[in-house]
Amino acid sequence: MGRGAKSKIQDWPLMERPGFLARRLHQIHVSLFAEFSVEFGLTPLQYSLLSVLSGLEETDQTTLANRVALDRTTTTGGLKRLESRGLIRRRTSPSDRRAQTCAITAKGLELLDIMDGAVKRAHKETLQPLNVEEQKKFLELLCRIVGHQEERRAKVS
Amino acid sequence: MGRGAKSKIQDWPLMERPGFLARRLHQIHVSLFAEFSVEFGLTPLQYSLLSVLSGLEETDQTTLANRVALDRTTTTGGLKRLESRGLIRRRTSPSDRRAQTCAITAKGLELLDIMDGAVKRAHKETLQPLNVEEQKKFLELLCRIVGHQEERRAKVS
DNA sequence: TAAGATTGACTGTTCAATCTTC
DNA sequence: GAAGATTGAACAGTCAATCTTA
Repeated sequence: MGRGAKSKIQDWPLMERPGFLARRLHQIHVSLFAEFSVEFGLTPLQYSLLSVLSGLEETDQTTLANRVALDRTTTTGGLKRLESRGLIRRRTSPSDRRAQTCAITAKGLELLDIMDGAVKRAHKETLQPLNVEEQKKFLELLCRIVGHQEERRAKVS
Repeated sequence: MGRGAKSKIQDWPLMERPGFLARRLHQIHVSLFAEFSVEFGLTPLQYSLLSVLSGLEETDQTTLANRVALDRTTTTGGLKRLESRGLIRRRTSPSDRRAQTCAITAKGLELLDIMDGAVKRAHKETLQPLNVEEQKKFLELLCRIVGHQEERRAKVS
C-alpha cells in the first residue's frame, strides 16, 4: 500500500471534480446573464451591487462589500463603473472622513426595473436542465455549502 | 395584474439567486485551493491544464482549451505561465505551422505528484458542509447542469 | 476564405503597500 | 497603531482585431 498504489488525480475526470464544476457553473451563468442582458451593459457583479444598494439607505463601501461577499478592492472597481454611468453616487461620509458612502440614483432604480425580467430569466435558465424539485434541492445544498463556508471564513479572519 | 404587482428582484435575497451562489462557490473553492497549496504556486486553472496534459500526448492548444472548457486566450495565458516554470514545453506543430502544441515535462509530472494530496483535500473540503449522500447528490446535479449547458453551447456556436 | 494563434482592451479577483483619518 | 480606502501588480476570463498559414 505504498504511494502510487492509490489512483492518481489525472485519473479523476474533470467532470467529477467539485472545483472544476464550480468554475463551469459560474462561467455558464455569466454567459447566460450576458446573453439575456447585453443591451443593458451591466455585468452580474455590477448588477448585484446595484440591486443590493436599492434595498439600502446610503451605505459605506465596507458594509456593501461584506453584503455581496466581495473584496473591498473589487467593490471599489464595480462602484466606480456604476458611478461613471450615473447609476449610483458616492461621497465622503459626513461622520467619518475616511469612509466613502454610496447610494443608488433614480437612473439606477429605473435600470433595475427595466432589467428585472431579463435577469430573472438568466437565473432561471442556469438551472433549466433540472426539474423543479431538483432545482430546489440543488439550491438548498448550494446554499448550505456557501453558508457554512462563510462561517468558516469568519472564524479564520 | 399590471407590472409592479409581482415582487421586485431587490426582494430576492442574494443567497437564493443561482448566479450569486455560483460565484460564491467558485470563490470558496479557489480560496480553499490556495489555502492548501500556496507553497506550490499553481492556481486551480493552471493545475487543471497541467493535470489534463498529463493524460495526453503532445496536444494542440485548441484541443486542450476545449477539454478544459476555456477560452483560447485564457488557455494561452495559463500555458505561458506553466512554460516559464518549465512544467510544460510548447512548440510549433510539425504538421500545421499555425498551431502550437504542448506537452508536460518531467518536472511538471513531478509537481503533479507532489501536489496530489493537497489538491484532493481542497476539493473535498469544498463539499465538507454536506454529508456523503448529499455530496453525491450535489455533484450529480451540478454535473447535469454543466453537461446540458455544454450541449447548449455546442448548438449555439 | 477560413482556421490557429496572438495582442490589446476591459472586467473581475485577490493581495501587498500606501495614504488618510480615527 | 488601527481602520477606511485607494493604488499597483498578478492572474483569470471574454471579446474584437490582427497576423500567419492552410
